[in-house]
Amino acid sequence: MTARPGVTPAAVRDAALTLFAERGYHGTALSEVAGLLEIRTPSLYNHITSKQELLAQIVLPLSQEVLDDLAAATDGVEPVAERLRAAVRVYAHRHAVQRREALVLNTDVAALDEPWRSRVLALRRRHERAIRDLIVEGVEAGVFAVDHPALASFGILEMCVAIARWFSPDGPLSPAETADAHATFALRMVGFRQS
Amino acid sequence: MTARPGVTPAAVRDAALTLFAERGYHGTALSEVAGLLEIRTPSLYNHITSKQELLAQIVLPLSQEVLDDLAAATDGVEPVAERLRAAVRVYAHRHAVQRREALVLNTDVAALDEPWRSRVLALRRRHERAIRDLIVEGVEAGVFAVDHPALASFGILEMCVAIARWFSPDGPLSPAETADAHATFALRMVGFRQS
DNA sequence: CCTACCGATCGGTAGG
DNA sequence: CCTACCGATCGGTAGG
Repeated sequence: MTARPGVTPAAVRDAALTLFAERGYHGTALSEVAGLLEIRTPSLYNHITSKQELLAQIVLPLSQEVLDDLAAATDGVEPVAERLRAAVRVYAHRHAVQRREALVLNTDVAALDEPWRSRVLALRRRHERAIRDLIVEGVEAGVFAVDHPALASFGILEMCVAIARWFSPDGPLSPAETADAHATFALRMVGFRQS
Repeated sequence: MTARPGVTPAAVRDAALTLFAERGYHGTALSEVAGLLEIRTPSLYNHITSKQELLAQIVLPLSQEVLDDLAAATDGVEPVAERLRAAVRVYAHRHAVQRREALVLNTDVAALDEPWRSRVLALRRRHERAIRDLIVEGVEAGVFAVDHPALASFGILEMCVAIARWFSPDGPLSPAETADAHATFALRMVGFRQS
């Protein structure tokens, strides 16, 4: 009893997010999560069912949102170069804005138990595949020139993921400017030439 | 006594490298490292002094080698575009060839105690700075065109780091081909135009 | 190289 | 929300 008003499942996830992003899942003790919320460890279990499910609840919705983002940003956009630009922009932007989430998603998938891990990896593969298909489409249309579309999609996605590692809201660039710069990098990487 | 001939400090580091790369430092128990070598946990201490020092001995030499690689590959190379190409090629190549090492270096720096962590981060910053300086030099020489050299260097380096995550020696591309492809990506990203 | 064992800490439960 | 407590496991030491 005597539940604290500020302590909710969402608040627990937020505290865990901060610590997982800093030290990793295995490097974070639930006692530290509790400490951040100024409660005792067992009280966490009023809001979560296990440490694993806490990680899953952070990482799974996010994986789905990345795919939703992609569809929303690219649906109906033409030509294919603008579709790739939009796809990279929205992905890069998310990594500048949700840095903790992105770090946990990319560092701690390995710590996630089955069947969650397989779900996350499947969603990620679908995203990568969608980007690769855009590149292949551009090559076939004659507007891109890439020897290895898979390498290009890996490279593009990973440089976006990296944004979460170095971006600072106090830095000189806004998330939107950072996203635009990465979209430009992506179009250059795939050899885009105005037709 | 009764030391096993195959079990040496280097063999312990190699076993730890495999497990750290798969599950991370905090996700790996020394009992698992011992298990891989088919010895008991306390026997490890004939070859190591602590788990932390084991991580440090993996990660510190590697950080230094990355800088040595860079110097060896770029010294005296002209013009600046070829110097950047050589720098990216050697960095990418290492991430295809030493995947475990690269994964541990990039995932588990956070798990490294001071003063080692600061040493590793300082070496990494020097490497990034050297790449960035190459980009700036190319821009000033009029052969590159980039709005944000720092973003370009981050993007280039991180897409190389990512190679360690997806490269397979059984895949269609050799380390050298992969390295060449990434060098091409890098030159495209910085807007290289033949003069 | 081993067995035996240490204190500390982990995630989680009981019970209120 | 708490205190009290659980078994398991951690990194590491003693001593041979």
